[in-house]
Order: sequence, then structure tokens, then C-alpha cells
Amino acid sequence: MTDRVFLLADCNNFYVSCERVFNPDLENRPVAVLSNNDGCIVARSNEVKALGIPMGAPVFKYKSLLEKHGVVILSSNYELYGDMSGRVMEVLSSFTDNIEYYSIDEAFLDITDLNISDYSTLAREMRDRIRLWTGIPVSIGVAVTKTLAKAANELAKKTTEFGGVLSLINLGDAALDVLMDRVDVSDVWGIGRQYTKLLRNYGINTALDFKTAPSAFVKQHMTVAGQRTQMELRGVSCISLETEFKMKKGIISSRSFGRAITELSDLEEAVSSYVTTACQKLRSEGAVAKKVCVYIRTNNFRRNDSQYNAFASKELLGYSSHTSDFIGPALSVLRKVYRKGYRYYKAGVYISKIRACTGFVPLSLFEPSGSKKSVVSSIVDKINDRYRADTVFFASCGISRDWTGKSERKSQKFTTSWDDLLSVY
DNA sequence: TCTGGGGTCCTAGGACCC
DNA sequence: TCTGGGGTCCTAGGACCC
Repeated sequence: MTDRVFLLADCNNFYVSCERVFNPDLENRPVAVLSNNDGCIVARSNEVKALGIPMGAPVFKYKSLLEKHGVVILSSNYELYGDMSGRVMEVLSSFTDNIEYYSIDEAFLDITDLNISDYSTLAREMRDRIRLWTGIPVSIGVAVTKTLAKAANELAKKTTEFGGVLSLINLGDAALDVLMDRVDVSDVWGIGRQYTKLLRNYGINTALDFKTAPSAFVKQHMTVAGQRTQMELRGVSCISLETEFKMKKGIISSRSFGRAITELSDLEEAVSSYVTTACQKLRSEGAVAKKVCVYIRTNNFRRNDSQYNAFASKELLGYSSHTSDFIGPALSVLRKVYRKGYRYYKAGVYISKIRACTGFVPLSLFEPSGSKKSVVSSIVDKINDRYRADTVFFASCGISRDWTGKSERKSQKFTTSWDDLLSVY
């Protein structure tokens, strides 16, 4: 088999870049985007990265530094980012159908069959077109494996010398090793915090070190997943392109609260709301499920608070995707694990045992035939899609919901709401 | 005061079966 | 005295990803 050619396109500082498209004042200024509940910094412009503020930093810890440098801080706006992601992916998919939508801001393309000789030129064209058509800057890496394409992308992004685009195709072993020696081992795809620590203890600090480490050592400490990463760095493709839609194995909906919760009734509202979100997602996947797990926890960071983490699950009698079928079991699980006297800061719902809804699905023995639930669910989904997300909801979700998280500096839904359309004077 | 959310894969070990 | 062997399935926990 001949080598494949993989291309990885990765948006630069994606959330920040989305904000800049609709607010040009943010260009050349330090900008940070926060996580849900305005808690952590999850996206940083290059200016913010240069200040040494790490990914995931709690915003309160860096308050004075952020203020001192006039960093613009925004709440996250997932509706905007999701829509912008779709636009970027659409441009990418105009180059080939062999595309894997890997995350909100990244895609792998298999461009072997495009039969071109100059991959750098193609990559530059891609990058320029995405910038022009969507306003989003991307970096691109090209190589014979996905892991190498990731590494190439890493180099393209971190230095200016490649102009945001780097192809490792036909490079020659020596030249490739020189480049791999410049990639920190922690930046290799598949090597996270724990493995980085372990590898550094053995003097393995770069992608090149890892590539040339004894494979038995890698197998012993990092199982087959580590071996795969190593093979990929050596140019042997082990991770194929996933172009098919894959049914999710579980759906999570969880949030930390805007304030500590002590009452069961508030937790019931939160859990009902999370079940609603998860079931909506389940239906949008065209799937059904029959297990629901609920967890609640206190704030681990508050060492002086007494701590309590609990989770429990329940199986439904049959498969379903209707919110009404999940709320009851979820609440009964919640009541079972709830203990009075703790300050809860987060709850979550996990729906599993998922399968496709098409074809024969064994429903509960006790489900009356011709149930109207499907009609109700689909109408509710349509209304909530057409108007606001919460136009119609179950009463158990609560009305005032004063426990919801903070989102104090959120930009408009520039691309998905007529009311939020940008005005230009 | 203030610390995100949503996923995947792999392995070990226990339950269970014949 | 002496207590098998081999297989599957499930789950929890730990690693990883963005």
C-alpha cells in the first residue's frame, strides 16, 4: 500500500478568532474567552498566551495581571462558535469528501487522491480561502500519518517561519528528525500530562526522543495506545480517518452553579434541566437510550467545606428519547444520593446505553402502543428551535432558576439570531 | 467570593458460563 | 492430601482529546 497523505487544519485561538470576526476592535488586543460560569480561561489570543497565562487558568487568580494589560474578557458563546465552525468545515469540505470533523475547530482530510505534488501550495490556498470566506485564521499540517500532521501543525502554529503551513511530505529522514526534535513531547498528540511526567523522568523530552525510544518500554508504560503514537511518529499510519457518523456512547449534560446550592428542590430543578438538554441531544442524534446516571458534588477547591461526591444510575424499562421518560428516574436517583447539609456546586446527568432509533427498538412492555410522546417531543423541539431554547419546558425545571451559572460578558449571536444581527453605521 | 464541559479508548478485575 | 481451564461480558478507573 502506498502512503496516505493526511492534512490537519486547525483554527488559531478559535473562540477568540470568532469574536474578532464580528468585533474588529479586538484585533491586536489581548482577548480571553471564559468557560461556562465565567470560571476559567479556555481560549487565549496570542497576546494573552505571551503573558504566560495558561490554558484553563481560573480567572480570579489572574485578575490583576489581566487588568494590568487591559485584557478583554468575554463569556463563551457556543452558538456563535458552533455556527462559525460549520462555515469553516464547509470550506474545507469543498476540497475533498474525505474529511473527518475532529473537533469544533479541527478537521483531518485525506488528500492522497487529489494527486498533487505541491502540498504546501494547496495548504496555503486552503488557509487563504478560509480566512477570506469566514474570517477565521487556520494553521495547516500535512504528513503521512495523523500524528505527524498534528506535529507539523504544531510547528506551523508556534513559529512564523512556515507562514502557518507545514508539509512533511518527501522531507527525508534527517530533516524530519530535526523538526521532530523541536516538538516538545507534551505537544505530541496522545501524550498528556501524566505520560509527559513519566517520559521526562526517563529523559524523553521531544517528539524525536519519543520516536526513537525502545518500543518495549513504550508498550510497558503506555499500553498499545502509546505504541500506536510511536508508530505514527515513525511514519506508519495506525489511526485511520473517521468519516462516518458515529453514534455517541453517552451524552453528558452538567454545569456548575452560579452559587452554592443546599436545597434538594434546587437540585431537582437543575437535574430536570440537564435531563432536558441531554434528551434533546439524544433526539437530535436520532437515538434512544435506557440508562440515566445522576451525580452531585460539592466544591473540591474549598478545602474547609465538608465534601460529598455521589452518583447513582437507573435503567429504564425500555429504550426512549423522551424527556418525560427520563426526568422521573433521574429525580428518584437524585433523591437517593442527596444528603442534607452540604454546599453543592455542580450536578450532572449522563445518559447511556444508547442505540439508533431506526428499525426495531424494543420498547417497554408497559408502553401503550400509539403513544403520543413522539409527537409531543417533536413539537416541543420544533418550538424551542424556532423561538428561544426554553420557550416550552417541563415545570420541574423551575421558573426563576437563580442557581444558573454566570455569563456576564457574552457577545451576540451574530450569525444565528435575526435580533442579534450586526449593525454597521 | 471566585476553579468548564463533553467526549473517547484501554485495561484490570469480577461475575458468570460451560 | 488432593479443588480446572477457558471463555465472554460488564464496569470502574485512568489515561487521553478538544
